[in-house]
Amino acid sequence: MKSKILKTAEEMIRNGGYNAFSFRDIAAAVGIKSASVHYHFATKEALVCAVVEHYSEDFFTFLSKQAATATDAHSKLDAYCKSFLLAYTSTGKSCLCGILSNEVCSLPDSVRACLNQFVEANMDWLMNALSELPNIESRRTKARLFYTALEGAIATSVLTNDAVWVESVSAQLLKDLKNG
Amino acid sequence: MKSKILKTAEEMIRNGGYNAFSFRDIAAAVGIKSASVHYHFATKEALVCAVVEHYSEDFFTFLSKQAATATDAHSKLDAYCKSFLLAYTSTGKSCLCGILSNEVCSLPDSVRACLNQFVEANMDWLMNALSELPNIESRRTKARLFYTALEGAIATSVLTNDAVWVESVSAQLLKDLKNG
DNA sequence: GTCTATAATTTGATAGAC
DNA sequence: GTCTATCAAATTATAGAC
Repeated sequence: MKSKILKTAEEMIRNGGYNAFSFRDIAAAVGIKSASVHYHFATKEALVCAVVEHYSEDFFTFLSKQAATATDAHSKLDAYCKSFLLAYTSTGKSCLCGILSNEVCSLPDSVRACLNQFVEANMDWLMNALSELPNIESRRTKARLFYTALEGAIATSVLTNDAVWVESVSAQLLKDLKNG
Repeated sequence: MKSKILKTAEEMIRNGGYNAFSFRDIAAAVGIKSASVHYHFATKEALVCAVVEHYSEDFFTFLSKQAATATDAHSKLDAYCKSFLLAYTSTGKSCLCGILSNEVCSLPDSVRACLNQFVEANMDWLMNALSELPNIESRRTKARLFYTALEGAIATSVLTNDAVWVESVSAQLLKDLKNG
């Protein structure tokens, strides 16, 4: 039941953010009462932190599989782009952490901390994928571009209901990687 | 008073999105009662549409000034990047339309339409700035990358409380423009 | 244009039975 | 673990006086 709640909460947050769902919504969706949801997660803050952590784990597990056979930077980053594309196409929804990042000024500090960890984990993964580049500052800058562009692209794909944003941005990022 | 309400609503939405403010919040901030806010804007939906339209006008007015003396693509796009940077540094907040785009699945259709117009207006501006590039598909793809990357960057700058995301992404985008 | 008053609903959270 | 029942507060919105 706990994981069923997490899954449902993730879906609902990805539909409209922190304030777009209630404990009663979750309860109805999983077939229990809201008081029972509170048994599993004492507060909304705690629930959302757990959702972010769970989402992050899933994301990097999937990413590892996608990049399992990749040996060079280009194919690793191609796998990174494909992870964002599939995150969109499989649900029609945006990135959980992208959505919550945009609301951060009105979120509890604990959620902010979880989101920062997701960003750092993305940067670590990207920096590692780019390790064949000699200059560390150039690596960092390219990593930042990949992360922010794909976050922006998945949000715009949801808005316009068109995968072309993620697809097109991915293609351009990989092309610029070769040239630069 | 109407414009005072618009300004306050913009500020509050940029702090946490559609569901992170109430008519009472607005009323208290501008010094009237919530019923009086309803006199100016019948519904929350109408208020938010007006805020998006007002924000869009301001954004492009500012952008025009920034790019007034720019003659080539590179300097025009430099002005575009600087507009995002200033949108962040002057407020510490993200882009209004980036925030709302992320919540779009739970927003009224009329707001979605306003947001789509903002994206289209950005694409039009960028396509025009890139008009010296021969290939139209390549122009479109580059335009998409600039818009999405800066939207993602400003959100991440807010999350981490660090302008480096917008600055660094801007620099890389302009660098890749020269190379590709 | 702004007010008071209020309707109708929803929210996060708790107490206590089973 | 799940339930019923409930609380205190907040929400969008409206009616009608001034």
